[in-house]
Amino acid sequence: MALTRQDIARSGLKVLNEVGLNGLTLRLIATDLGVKAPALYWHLKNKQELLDEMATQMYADSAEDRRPPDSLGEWEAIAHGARALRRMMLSHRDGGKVFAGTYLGDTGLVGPSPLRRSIEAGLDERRAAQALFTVYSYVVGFTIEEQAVYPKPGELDERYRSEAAGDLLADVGSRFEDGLSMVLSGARQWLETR
Amino acid sequence: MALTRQDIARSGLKVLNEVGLNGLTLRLIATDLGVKAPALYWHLKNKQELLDEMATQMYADSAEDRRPPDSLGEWEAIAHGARALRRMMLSHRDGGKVFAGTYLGDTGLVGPSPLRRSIEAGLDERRAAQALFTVYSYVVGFTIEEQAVYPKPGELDERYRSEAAGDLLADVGSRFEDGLSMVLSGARQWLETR
DNA sequence: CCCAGCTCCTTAACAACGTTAAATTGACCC
DNA sequence: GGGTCAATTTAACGTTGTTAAGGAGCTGGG
Repeated sequence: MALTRQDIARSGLKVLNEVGLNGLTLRLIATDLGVKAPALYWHLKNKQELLDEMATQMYADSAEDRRPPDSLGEWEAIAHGARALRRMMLSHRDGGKVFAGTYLGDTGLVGPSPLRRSIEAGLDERRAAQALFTVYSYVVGFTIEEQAVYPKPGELDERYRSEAAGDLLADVGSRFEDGLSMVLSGARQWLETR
Repeated sequence: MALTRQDIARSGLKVLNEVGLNGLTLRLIATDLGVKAPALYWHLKNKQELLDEMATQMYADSAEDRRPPDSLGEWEAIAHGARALRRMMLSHRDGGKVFAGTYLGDTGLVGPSPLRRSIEAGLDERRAAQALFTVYSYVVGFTIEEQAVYPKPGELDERYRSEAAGDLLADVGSRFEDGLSMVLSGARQWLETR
């Protein structure tokens, strides 16, 4: 059966987890797919397009995890989406760097569902999108920095080993949560005023 | 006169502005310095170390711009630092990607001066650092995304041209300011409670 | 004075990478 | 059964990061 862009993107994410972004080569992906490297150029224009496709794919793969239960309120749903976004990036080696700043193929920038809720709740669409993008920026920034310290899930980059284990490193999860609640409350307030 | 790591880093930033992160090669930098590529290996272990050095250098170069006037209050000083951080990244092509998640050589993660102010103001050091890191994460995340859309200052990536010029693109500066005020007010509140 | 040693750089080379051009396979259709 | 088209291979190119070996130029000690 012929290859699809999806196949390639999925294989790319698999290889990424094994060798990291710097080790990611078209030849490795091709081998993983049982094919020679130039075959990929039938489906992709160049490596950047592969990276975009990988980002799109990992975003699509996390759609289910990102969808908030209906039981959740508006802001709880946004928090849910933020946590899912971080999980998504963390679940792939260098996921943050791959995801940040790549062009997403099909879907919009932020998950549509919380945005739609906000609008249905009567908020100005533009301002709601702006608040969401702020949350999104925080999550992306935090997670990239987190992955610089923990390149693979559970492993600590050597260069940070000296750095007073209690400071930067202690309980990244709750540090994320603290920051998230700051951003969320700030955004909520900003939306409510005016 | 012999080369220094600083010379190399500075030349790296210069070349970066001309060719972008993907086009950045050791040979280009070496040529710019009037030297052959392997010479760089006397001063640097590998290319990653060059990138770290470049990040450190651009952070150091922005120190003056980052230092808040004494006249500013605590939170105004933090906002000042956030704006300077964004300016720093924007002033280099792909500055966000180069800066984010690289190991900073000499200086701490967040500028020490606002942190010191917070502590002198009687705040719990740990919590103050956490709030600052949240602001920092927002700025980094926002700017990386911004530079994906505007690869060079003032130029718009083609792929985003369709994207309803009023939405993502309109007045990035004030979008940054809006997000910043959300994050700052959220952080302030979080620090004040308890 | 000169040689030993160190610092800094060059020359030469390597394997690996992204990418292109051209030839090749295999499937479907008239 | 030959022709068309999609999908892949083979072969090759220039470039990249990096290493090994050697050479120039200074410095200090005998």
